[in-house]
Amino acid sequence: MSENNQLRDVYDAIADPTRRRLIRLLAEAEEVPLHELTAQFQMGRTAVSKHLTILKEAGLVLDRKVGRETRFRLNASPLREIQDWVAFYSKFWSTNMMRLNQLLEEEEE
Amino acid sequence: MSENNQLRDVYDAIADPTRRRLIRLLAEAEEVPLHELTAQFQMGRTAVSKHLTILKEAGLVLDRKVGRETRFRLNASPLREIQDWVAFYSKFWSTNMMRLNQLLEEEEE
DNA sequence: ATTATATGACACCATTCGGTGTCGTGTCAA
DNA sequence: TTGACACGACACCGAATGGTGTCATATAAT
Repeated sequence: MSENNQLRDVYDAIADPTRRRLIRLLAEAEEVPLHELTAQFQMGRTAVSKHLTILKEAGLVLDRKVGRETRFRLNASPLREIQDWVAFYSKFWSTNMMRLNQLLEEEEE
Repeated sequence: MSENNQLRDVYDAIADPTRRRLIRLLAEAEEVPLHELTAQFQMGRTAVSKHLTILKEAGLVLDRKVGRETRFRLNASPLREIQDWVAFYSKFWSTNMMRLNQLLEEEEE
Protein backbone atom coordinates (compact mmCIF):
# COMPACT_ATOMS: atom_id res chain seq x y z
CA MET A 1 0.00 0.00 0.00
CA SER A 2 1.38 3.35 -1.10
CA GLU A 3 4.53 1.71 -2.48
CA ASN A 4 7.58 3.90 -2.69
CA ASN A 5 9.18 2.84 -5.95
CA GLN A 6 11.89 5.41 -5.70
CA LEU A 7 13.91 4.98 -8.83
CA ARG A 8 15.29 8.44 -8.22
CA ASP A 9 16.85 10.04 -5.19
CA VAL A 10 14.56 12.68 -3.67
CA TYR A 11 17.54 14.90 -2.89
CA ASP A 12 18.39 14.77 -6.54
CA ALA A 13 14.84 15.53 -7.64
CA ILE A 14 14.62 18.75 -5.63
CA ALA A 15 18.10 19.94 -6.57
CA ASP A 16 16.87 21.66 -9.73
CA PRO A 17 15.15 25.06 -9.37
CA THR A 18 12.74 24.33 -12.22
CA ARG A 19 11.58 21.19 -10.44
CA ARG A 20 11.14 23.06 -7.16
CA ARG A 21 9.01 25.59 -9.01
CA LEU A 22 6.95 22.76 -10.47
CA ILE A 23 6.41 21.39 -6.98
CA ARG A 24 5.28 24.83 -5.88
CA LEU A 25 2.87 25.19 -8.77
CA LEU A 26 1.37 21.79 -8.10
CA ALA A 27 1.01 22.60 -4.41
CA GLU A 28 -1.06 25.65 -5.30
CA ALA A 29 -3.28 24.12 -7.94
CA GLU A 30 -4.25 20.55 -7.03
CA GLU A 31 -4.11 19.10 -10.55
CA VAL A 32 -2.56 20.69 -13.63
CA PRO A 33 -2.14 19.48 -17.23
CA LEU A 34 1.29 19.57 -18.86
CA HIS A 35 0.55 22.36 -21.33
CA GLU A 36 -0.63 24.61 -18.52
CA LEU A 37 2.54 23.95 -16.53
CA THR A 38 4.64 24.55 -19.63
CA ALA A 39 3.06 27.99 -20.05
CA GLN A 40 4.65 29.04 -16.75
CA PHE A 41 8.19 28.51 -18.05
CA GLN A 42 10.31 29.83 -20.86
CA MET A 43 11.62 26.43 -21.87
CA GLY A 44 9.81 24.09 -24.21
CA ARG A 45 7.24 21.43 -23.42
CA THR A 46 9.71 18.55 -23.79
CA ALA A 47 12.00 19.98 -21.12
CA VAL A 48 9.15 20.48 -18.65
CA SER A 49 7.93 16.96 -19.34
CA LYS A 50 11.39 15.59 -18.59
CA HIS A 51 11.48 17.39 -15.26
CA LEU A 52 8.07 15.98 -14.39
CA THR A 53 9.32 12.50 -15.26
CA ILE A 54 12.17 12.94 -12.79
CA LEU A 55 9.72 14.12 -10.12
CA LYS A 56 7.60 11.05 -10.87
CA GLU A 57 10.60 8.77 -10.52
CA ALA A 58 11.19 10.27 -7.10
CA GLY A 59 7.54 9.68 -6.20
CA LEU A 60 6.88 13.40 -5.79
CA VAL A 61 4.31 13.61 -8.57
CA LEU A 62 1.41 11.51 -9.82
CA ASP A 63 -0.10 11.78 -13.25
CA ARG A 64 -3.25 10.61 -15.01
CA LYS A 65 -4.51 10.96 -18.53
CA VAL A 66 -7.74 12.88 -19.04
CA GLY A 67 -8.79 13.10 -22.67
CA ARG A 68 -5.83 14.31 -24.64
CA GLU A 69 -4.10 15.92 -21.72
CA THR A 70 -1.94 14.51 -18.91
CA ARG A 71 -2.69 16.04 -15.55
CA PHE A 72 -0.16 16.15 -12.73
CA ARG A 73 -0.69 16.16 -9.00
CA LEU A 74 1.72 16.65 -6.12
CA ASN A 75 2.58 13.84 -3.74
CA ALA A 76 4.66 15.56 -1.10
CA SER A 77 5.21 12.64 1.27
CA PRO A 78 8.66 11.64 -0.07
CA LEU A 79 9.80 15.04 1.20
CA ARG A 80 9.50 13.61 4.66
CA GLU A 81 12.88 11.99 4.09
CA ILE A 82 14.41 15.41 3.54
CA GLN A 83 12.74 16.78 6.62
CA ASP A 84 14.03 13.94 8.78
CA TRP A 85 17.50 14.35 7.38
CA VAL A 86 17.71 18.08 7.94
CA ALA A 87 16.09 17.84 11.37
CA PHE A 88 19.10 15.89 12.57
CA TYR A 89 21.36 18.85 11.82
CA SER A 90 19.09 21.53 13.25
CA LYS A 91 20.85 21.20 16.59
CA PHE A 92 23.99 22.55 14.92
CA TRP A 93 22.53 25.95 14.21
CA SER A 94 20.87 26.60 17.56
CA THR A 95 21.67 30.02 19.04
CA ASN A 96 24.12 28.50 21.52
CA MET A 97 25.89 26.70 18.72
CA MET A 98 26.11 29.91 16.71
CA ARG A 99 27.79 31.72 19.61
CA LEU A 100 30.26 28.88 20.05
CA ASN A 101 31.15 29.03 16.37
CA GLN A 102 31.69 32.76 16.58
CA LEU A 103 34.10 32.29 19.46
CA LEU A 104 36.00 29.58 17.60
CA GLU A 105 36.31 31.78 14.54
CA GLU A 106 37.70 34.66 16.56
CA GLU A 107 40.22 32.30 18.15
CA GLU A 108 41.47 31.19 14.77
CA GLU A 109 42.36 34.71 13.69
CA MET B 1 28.24 39.64 10.13
CA SER B 2 28.25 35.96 9.16
CA GLU B 3 27.97 36.77 5.44
CA ASN B 4 26.36 34.15 3.27
CA ASN B 5 28.40 34.24 0.08
CA GLN B 6 26.48 31.41 -1.45
CA LEU B 7 28.12 30.82 -4.79
CA ARG B 8 26.46 27.43 -4.84
CA ASP B 9 22.87 26.36 -4.30
CA VAL B 10 22.48 24.47 -1.03
CA TYR B 11 19.96 22.12 -2.65
CA ASP B 12 22.63 21.27 -5.18
CA ALA B 13 25.30 20.75 -2.53
CA ILE B 14 23.30 18.15 -0.60
CA ALA B 15 22.11 16.32 -3.72
CA ASP B 16 25.18 14.08 -3.82
CA PRO B 17 25.34 11.11 -1.39
CA THR B 18 29.09 11.51 -0.92
CA ARG B 19 28.61 15.09 0.18
CA ARG B 20 25.84 14.12 2.59
CA ARG B 21 28.18 11.54 4.08
CA LEU B 22 30.86 14.22 4.43
CA ILE B 23 28.39 16.41 6.27
CA ARG B 24 27.60 13.53 8.56
CA LEU B 25 31.26 12.82 9.27
CA LEU B 26 31.92 16.48 10.05
CA ALA B 27 28.90 16.58 12.33
CA GLU B 28 30.33 13.73 14.36
CA ALA B 29 33.92 14.89 14.57
CA GLU B 30 34.13 18.69 15.00
CA GLU B 31 37.22 19.25 12.81
CA VAL B 32 38.79 16.78 10.38
CA PRO B 33 41.76 17.05 7.99
CA LEU B 34 41.31 16.12 4.35
CA HIS B 35 43.42 12.96 4.41
CA GLU B 36 41.39 11.61 7.31
CA LEU B 37 38.14 12.27 5.48
CA THR B 38 39.55 10.69 2.33
CA ALA B 39 40.32 7.51 4.28
CA GLN B 40 36.56 7.05 4.81
CA PHE B 41 35.86 6.76 1.08
CA GLN B 42 36.97 4.55 -1.75
CA MET B 43 37.59 7.43 -4.14
CA GLY B 44 40.81 9.39 -4.31
CA ARG B 45 41.81 12.50 -2.41
CA THR B 46 41.19 14.81 -5.36
CA ALA B 47 37.55 13.74 -5.63
CA VAL B 48 36.89 14.24 -1.92
CA SER B 49 38.57 17.62 -2.09
CA LYS B 50 36.29 18.64 -4.94
CA HIS B 51 33.21 17.66 -2.96
CA LEU B 52 34.45 19.69 -0.03
CA THR B 53 34.98 22.67 -2.31
CA ILE B 54 31.35 22.43 -3.39
CA LEU B 55 30.23 22.25 0.23
CA LYS B 56 32.39 25.31 0.94
CA GLU B 57 30.79 27.19 -1.95
CA ALA B 58 27.41 26.45 -0.43
CA GLY B 59 28.64 27.72 2.94
CA LEU B 60 28.17 24.33 4.56
CA VAL B 61 31.82 23.82 5.41
CA LEU B 62 34.67 25.97 6.72
CA ASP B 63 38.34 25.11 6.40
CA ARG B 64 41.60 26.28 7.90
CA LYS B 65 45.19 25.29 7.33
CA VAL B 66 47.08 23.76 10.24
CA GLY B 67 50.63 22.89 9.38
CA ARG B 68 50.59 20.82 6.25
CA GLU B 69 46.99 19.71 6.61
CA THR B 70 43.69 21.42 5.83
CA ARG B 71 41.05 20.83 8.47
CA PHE B 72 37.36 21.04 7.74
CA ARG B 73 34.48 21.95 10.00
CA LEU B 74 30.73 21.82 9.49
CA ASN B 75 28.64 24.96 9.26
CA ALA B 76 25.10 23.63 9.21
CA SER B 77 23.20 26.91 9.21
CA PRO B 78 22.65 27.08 5.43
CA LEU B 79 20.54 23.95 5.88
CA ARG B 80 17.96 26.17 7.48
CA GLU B 81 16.89 27.16 3.98
CA ILE B 82 16.11 23.51 3.23
CA GLN B 83 14.22 23.14 6.46
CA ASP B 84 12.10 26.21 5.76
CA TRP B 85 11.41 25.03 2.24
CA VAL B 86 10.32 21.54 3.21
CA ALA B 87 8.31 22.78 6.19
CA PHE B 88 5.99 24.56 3.79
CA TYR B 89 5.04 21.24 2.20
CA SER B 90 4.68 19.29 5.42
CA LYS B 91 0.99 20.16 5.48
CA PHE B 92 0.57 18.08 2.33
CA TRP B 93 1.45 14.81 4.02
CA SER B 94 -0.54 15.22 7.22
CA THR B 95 -2.76 12.23 7.99
CA ASN B 96 -5.87 14.12 6.92
CA MET B 97 -4.27 15.00 3.62
CA MET B 98 -3.31 11.40 3.04
CA ARG B 99 -6.90 10.25 3.53
CA LEU B 100 -8.15 12.92 1.16
CA ASN B 101 -5.69 11.77 -1.47
CA GLN B 102 -6.83 8.20 -1.04
CA LEU B 103 -10.43 9.22 -1.60
CA LEU B 104 -9.53 11.21 -4.70
CA GLU B 105 -7.63 8.25 -6.14
CA GLU B 106 -10.58 5.93 -5.58
CA GLU B 107 -12.87 8.45 -7.28
CA GLU B 108 -10.68 8.58 -10.32
CA GLU B 109 -10.92 4.85 -10.97
C1' DA C 1 -14.05 15.12 -42.67
C1' DT C 2 -10.84 18.22 -41.50
C1' DT C 3 -8.09 20.76 -38.56
C1' DA C 4 -6.05 22.15 -34.21
C1' DT C 5 -4.40 20.59 -29.75
C1' DA C 6 -1.80 17.78 -26.30
C1' DT C 7 1.27 14.54 -25.72
C1' DG C 8 4.97 10.70 -25.95
C1' DA C 9 8.99 9.14 -27.96
C1' DC C 10 13.13 9.97 -30.01
C1' DA C 11 17.54 11.86 -31.84
C1' DC C 12 20.59 15.29 -30.93
C1' DC C 13 23.82 18.67 -28.58
C1' DA C 14 26.62 21.57 -25.33
C1' DT C 15 27.74 21.68 -20.70
C1' DT C 16 28.30 19.96 -16.16
C1' DC C 17 29.56 16.29 -13.03
C1' DG C 18 32.17 12.97 -10.68
C1' DG C 19 35.82 10.66 -11.02
C1' DT C 20 41.03 9.76 -12.41
C1' DG C 21 46.27 10.67 -12.61
C1' DT C 22 50.25 13.82 -12.27
C1' DC C 23 53.18 17.58 -10.94
C1' DG C 24 54.89 21.03 -7.81
C1' DT C 25 55.28 22.86 -3.22
C1' DG C 26 55.16 23.48 1.66
C1' DT C 27 55.75 21.03 6.08
C1' DC C 28 57.06 17.59 9.34
C1' DA C 29 60.28 13.79 10.85
C1' DA C 30 64.69 11.12 10.94
C1' DT D 1 69.60 17.26 4.64
C1' DT D 2 66.97 13.98 3.09
C1' DG D 3 62.66 11.73 2.61
C1' DA D 4 57.82 11.06 3.54
C1' DC D 5 53.52 13.33 3.84
C1' DA D 6 49.42 16.55 2.81
C1' DC D 7 47.78 19.30 -0.25
C1' DG D 8 46.44 22.54 -4.38
C1' DA D 9 46.16 23.01 -9.13
C1' DC D 10 45.74 20.99 -13.46
C1' DA D 11 44.58 18.26 -17.49
C1' DC D 12 41.83 14.75 -18.77
C1' DC D 13 37.75 11.53 -19.50
C1' DG D 14 33.19 9.13 -19.77
C1' DA D 15 28.57 9.65 -18.34
C1' DA D 16 24.73 12.28 -16.88
C1' DT D 17 22.12 16.64 -17.24
C1' DG D 18 19.18 20.05 -19.19
C1' DG D 19 17.94 21.79 -22.99
C1' DT D 20 16.46 21.68 -28.28
C1' DG D 21 13.67 20.13 -32.56
C1' DT D 22 10.89 16.71 -35.05
C1' DC D 23 7.66 13.06 -35.91
C1' DA D 24 3.66 10.18 -35.00
C1' DT D 25 -0.68 9.56 -32.67
C1' DA D 26 -4.80 10.18 -30.01
C1' DT D 27 -8.39 13.42 -28.89
C1' DA D 28 -11.34 17.63 -29.37
C1' DA D 29 -13.45 21.16 -32.03
C1' DT D 30 -15.37 23.07 -36.41
